[in-house]
Amino acid sequence: MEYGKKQLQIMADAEALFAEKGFNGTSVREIADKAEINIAMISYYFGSKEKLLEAIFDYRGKISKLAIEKIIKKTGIKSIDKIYLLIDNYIVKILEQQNFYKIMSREQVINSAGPIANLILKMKKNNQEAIARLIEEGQKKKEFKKNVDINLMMTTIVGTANHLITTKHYYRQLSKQHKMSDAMFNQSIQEQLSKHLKFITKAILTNEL
Amino acid sequence: MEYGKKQLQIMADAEALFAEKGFNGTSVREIADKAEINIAMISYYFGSKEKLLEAIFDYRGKISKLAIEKIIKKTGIKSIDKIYLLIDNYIVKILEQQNFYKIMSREQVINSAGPIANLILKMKKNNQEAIARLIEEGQKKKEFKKNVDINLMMTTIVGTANHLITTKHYYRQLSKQHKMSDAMFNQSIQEQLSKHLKFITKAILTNEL
DNA sequence: CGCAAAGTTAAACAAATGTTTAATTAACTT
DNA sequence: AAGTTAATTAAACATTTGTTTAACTTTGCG
Repeated sequence: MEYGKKQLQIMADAEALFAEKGFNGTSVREIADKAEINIAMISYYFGSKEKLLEAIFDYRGKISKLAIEKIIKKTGIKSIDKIYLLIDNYIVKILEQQNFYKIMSREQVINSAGPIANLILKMKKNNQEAIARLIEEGQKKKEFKKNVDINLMMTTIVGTANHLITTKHYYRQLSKQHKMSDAMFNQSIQEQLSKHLKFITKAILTNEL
Repeated sequence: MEYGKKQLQIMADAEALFAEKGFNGTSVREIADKAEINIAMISYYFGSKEKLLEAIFDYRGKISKLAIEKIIKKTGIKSIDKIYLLIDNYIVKILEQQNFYKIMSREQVINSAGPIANLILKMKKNNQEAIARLIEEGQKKKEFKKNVDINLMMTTIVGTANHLITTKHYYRQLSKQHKMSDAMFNQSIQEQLSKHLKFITKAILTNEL
């Protein structure tokens, strides 16, 4: 599916509202107000509120797949450095698209069936399989140790990053960084989180610190 | 506040529904149906749907505080082993109260202000301060290294555990454990997660693996 | 221009929402 | 047992919900 300028604007405004107040906590009238359109336009373009959410997932899902493949295919680079690139790629993505990741981390709790759950599962499967291949590659080169629980490792990477951005307001208060500007805080998070996740990942994959 | 038998039943049923369908996705009529009471009883006992959620948070919040204090105060035990006890305590708690933790991990994304956000922040602050003291104790005994980012460490512990239980259905499919019974799967998660988080925590706190 | 398709609008729709009312029943107290 | 408080009920309340309708304006094209 392709989206026109107006559709993308609606999707962006809806995304912001869904992130802030939840899918069920946001009414189509609020979306229409924010996007400065008539309520009927949402049904006209997307069919329904639910399908608008699906369109957002569809749109965001497509983007991420390419970046991962690109990194995996790189040659002349150590496996651990590929992992590092994937981590940094993920952190940048999650910081740039905080609203979408907030929605996803909320909706994946609720939707254990339905079209959105299927989209999420597909995304996860893709990522997982790519990383599994990468780790096997590292194991063959004896860079990584033999028994690695890929699922738990990814749960930690994704869980840490997700939890950080979904609870940013708590984190800021607890780490006494609430005087910082939002942009500076994001920058600071990016560096710290990158270092942190690379440290953990290295410990899990190799036997070094 | 104290809760009678009937109130507790309503809270338990509401908790299950909120976890499954979200706060805004659950109507008071559904709660009344599940708890086999009249709709008016919810307003009668709790004042409103919102205050029912607050009651759930209030009730669950009280329980957790005591257990932590108890572990912290233990003597004749290494600091790292106290951390291990706290981790196991947390894992057991999160597995026993999956519904509540699902609600919390969803609501803390939305509510950046409001009474529930304050309750969550208070819980987090308590835990954080207790663990900060524990880590300083370990640093004095030279068990732990000097520069430890407590915030990020806790983000990883909480984020990993949260992400695991909120996305259990995906995890089961991806790790090919969907043939297991639910009880067995929980048991299996508990052991794996405990080992995993202890490994990470040790790496962060000490310089050993 | 003329006309068909796409875009946009205000209004109306039924259904669902959280909360309250007023009446009735149950439980407890003296 | 009488009287008082607490518990429970069905019905009604006003809003809000997502979606649709039918009329209109704008746009693009031959």
